[in-house]
Amino acid sequence: MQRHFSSTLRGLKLKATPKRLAILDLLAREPVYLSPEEVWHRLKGDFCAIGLPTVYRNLEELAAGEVISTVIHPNRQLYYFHCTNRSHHHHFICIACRRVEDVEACALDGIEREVGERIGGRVLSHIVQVNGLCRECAAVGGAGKG
Amino acid sequence: MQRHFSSTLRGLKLKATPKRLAILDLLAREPVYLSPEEVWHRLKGDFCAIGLPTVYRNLEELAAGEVISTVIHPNRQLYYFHCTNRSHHHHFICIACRRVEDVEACALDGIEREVGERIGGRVLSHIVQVNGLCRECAAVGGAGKG
DNA sequence: GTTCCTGCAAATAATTTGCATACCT
DNA sequence: AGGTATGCAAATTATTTGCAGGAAC
Repeated sequence: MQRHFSSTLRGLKLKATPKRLAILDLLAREPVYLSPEEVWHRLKGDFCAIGLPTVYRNLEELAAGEVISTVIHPNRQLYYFHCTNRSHHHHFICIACRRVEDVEACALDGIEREVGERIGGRVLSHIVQVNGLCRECAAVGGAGKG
Repeated sequence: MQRHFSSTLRGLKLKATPKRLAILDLLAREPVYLSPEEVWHRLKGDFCAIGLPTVYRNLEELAAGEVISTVIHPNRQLYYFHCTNRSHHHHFICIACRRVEDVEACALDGIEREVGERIGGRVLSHIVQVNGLCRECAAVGGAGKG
């Protein structure tokens, strides 16, 4: 596991530090998504100490490298989790137990049906947001910050 | 316009105060999504003064009443805009010019094609997140806070 | 007349940053 | 050795809250 993570980190040019591996390991073992502060709390108990800024920095880097995934919760807090599915897919998140389930279907029309049939849960809401550049901006070629 | 908004507000049991109507009017006239602080700045110039908390409160209420829509920007700030399309659809947001375009198609597979053909822009990323209750939690019937 | 709305100022809460030290490779 | 990573403390920034006075219905 650690070896596997180490090679993944090497690919991202990130050093395999104990803290970083601990964060990855925690997320890989947790079946639910966690907030930065929660990750921090768990690790503080595990071994020595880890700073909250370190947790923030690492989570952001790992998410940027697509080693871990993010959840934009309706409460607007950002959560992180580890997902092993490397193929294109989407996620169903439970706002009660925080578990994440892969939604293989890409057709939104089918999402509610799939959730009902395969996952057995209930859809309360979904976010579908396509980010990009409109015709004019794509033509100019920029991606100026919002 | 004002009359139209007034009836809408009545339906939501919200009083048609000048500030509230001004916020609605601003969003209806603006072709782009705005942050709470931006709404505040614009209105401060328009007439007398308006408090930032008032803007936050009103935007939240209006969004809850589905009179206005929200954008979850990649920068994690929340933006608001007015959308007249009452049928089920999704949004394409431009992170450069902030314009919002309706995406009628629900099939995600078709979104990139549609954006290319109809809107002419470029998709940089999209968020697809289904929120709800998993099988177990739906069974219990709760929706405990995350 | 009541109930809801607003402003102000202050409180929260979540992130982020600077910088000296310690650690991977 | 050399470049990162980390911790701490403090700074930022967005957002929320309490409460008294004012306005809409």
